[in-house]
Amino acid sequence: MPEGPEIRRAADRLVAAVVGKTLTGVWFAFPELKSYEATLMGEKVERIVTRGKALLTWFSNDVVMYSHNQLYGVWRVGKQPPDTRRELRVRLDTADNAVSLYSASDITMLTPEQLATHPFLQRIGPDVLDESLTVDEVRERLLSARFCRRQLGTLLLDQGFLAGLGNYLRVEILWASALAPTRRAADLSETELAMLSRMLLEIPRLSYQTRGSEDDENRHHGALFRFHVFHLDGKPCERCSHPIVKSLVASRPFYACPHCQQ
DNA sequence: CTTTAAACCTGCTGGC
DNA sequence: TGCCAGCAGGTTTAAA
Repeated sequence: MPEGPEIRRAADRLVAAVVGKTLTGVWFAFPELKSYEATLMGEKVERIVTRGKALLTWFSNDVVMYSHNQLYGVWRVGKQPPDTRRELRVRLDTADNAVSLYSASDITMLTPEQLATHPFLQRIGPDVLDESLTVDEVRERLLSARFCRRQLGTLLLDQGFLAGLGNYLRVEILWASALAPTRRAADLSETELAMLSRMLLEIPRLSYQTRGSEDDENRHHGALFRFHVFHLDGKPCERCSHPIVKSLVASRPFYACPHCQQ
């Protein structure tokens, strides 16, 4: 159940566990990846990075593993026995540790050339967790001809606009910005535009830093990051106390305060 | 060009 | 208890 912040935190755990180490065991579930078990055995894990919700693992022989967790993929760290409730898809062992990817269906091995022309990676916009991305750049992107006419509710799910946003982030960003999902960047006031641009970066970064969506304690008890509307239909809005309403926007669950998100 | 709908994917929940 | 439909924090494709 991953959006950009969850994937980035998974990558952080993988880096600490296996980067710089030599592979002593390699296992893939998909038949088309089986040959890479021999290819990668004895190689080093060079680096692991995220691009939006995609995770890239570089090996010392220039092979790159692309993995996307979609809704259900999950990374586990440690030499534990396999979780029998989920399907093991990838397992990488080092002398002292191991990482396992469960349930993910989108796993491919790439050459550096294939990486450069990857259909998904080539198309996605700037990563909201990229520290060099500024609020001003986001504001300009919102106002660009390509995006300024799109409804915000669908735009914020489009990885071509900004990579790493997902359903809980779009819901929380639009509530924090007090905007209805039918609004368009071209029609926003300067004040609304400034707030939205800021929240598009601030909320994902706060979630990344505070384990937002993975930690129920944080989420519901006043820690740095918690949901204000996501999964909170029927509860009073914190700004105006009108009830939060659940609906569908772009065929995905949406939560908002119809009173203060106009 | 923009939006919507359906399909694909896997695991979990709730209702009968 | 068991099974199935529907749902979910995602993406792609086709169609409207």
